[in-house]
Amino acid sequence: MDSSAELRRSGFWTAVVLYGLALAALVFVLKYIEYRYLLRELRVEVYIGVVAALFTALGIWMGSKLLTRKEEVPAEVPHRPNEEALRRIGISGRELEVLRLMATGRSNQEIADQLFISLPTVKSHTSNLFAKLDVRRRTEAVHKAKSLGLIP
Amino acid sequence: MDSSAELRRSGFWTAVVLYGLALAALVFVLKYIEYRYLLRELRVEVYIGVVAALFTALGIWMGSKLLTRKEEVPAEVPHRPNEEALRRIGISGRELEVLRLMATGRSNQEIADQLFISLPTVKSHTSNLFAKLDVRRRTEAVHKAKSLGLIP
DNA sequence: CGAAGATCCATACCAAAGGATGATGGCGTC
DNA sequence: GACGCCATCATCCTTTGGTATGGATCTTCG
Repeated sequence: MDSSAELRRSGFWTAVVLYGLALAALVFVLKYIEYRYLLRELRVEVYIGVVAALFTALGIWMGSKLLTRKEEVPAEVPHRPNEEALRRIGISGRELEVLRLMATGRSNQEIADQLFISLPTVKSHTSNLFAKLDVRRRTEAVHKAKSLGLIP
Repeated sequence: MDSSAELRRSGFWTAVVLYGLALAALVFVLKYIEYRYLLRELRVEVYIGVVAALFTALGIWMGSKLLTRKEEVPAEVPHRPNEEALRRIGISGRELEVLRLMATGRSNQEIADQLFISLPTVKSHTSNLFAKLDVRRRTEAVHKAKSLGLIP
């Protein structure tokens, strides 16, 4: 789909091919320098230094390309509601719906309208929610629910 | 304190020294091979290949060491409150304090106690806050403030 | 079937939040 | 000094939130 996904699949062999080309190009360049300046040969230390510097940079670049991709993937997950905590606390499906709407700043009346239930019912759900979360205010409930990973 | 903090401070020069030593060692080894096997000199392609492979690996290792450290540091930052949005909306310092406590689920009375001011003063701040954020409830204010990056 | 839990609704009461308005004092700027 | 902004506090009033209590289905599970 996007370029990052494609890089993750074909990135390795692309890197290998680029490496081969880079190596060939480097050999060509150095040989050309020898010929051009009529040098019998460059000192071996020069070769090592140049190649080491170039391929260290290339290694760092390639390493960052290949390693950081893998760590970014799990960050794209929309949200995993932390089922474990959800069941441990005993929050029901309807209560979670109310909790989510509460977290976006909806009033009890708005929640009632949106879920097609009455205001007393919403109050009932919120009260049960507060008891289960061991809080006394909706702002506190939202804060705690977020810290527990119950809601995004 | 820990080894990662120390690496962040002295890691660079340590790496430079190790690099120099590695380079010297490599030169020595290659020269020794030339002498030992009575070779006039090894082909330049061999030099390049060996050095490239070694220093690519070294580059990847060093890159991962140095780069991942740097990316973890900004994650430790407490929070950068998005000064731009803060000034654009015109939220004052005291209002931001109230907003932060509000986001953790504190009641107006608790905020008043914590900031050593009266309840009416807190209400005044919250009212001004709601007007500036264009909301009508504290839960809505917290939600909007979070989405704007005003609070963590 | 009977118990348990989820969902739904209602009434009544008290606490908290929110809106409106006004007032005081400090601080920096034009 | 007049003006604007911030911070502080107050009073009155309305709305919303939260607790308590109780009742009605419906499903699930032993």
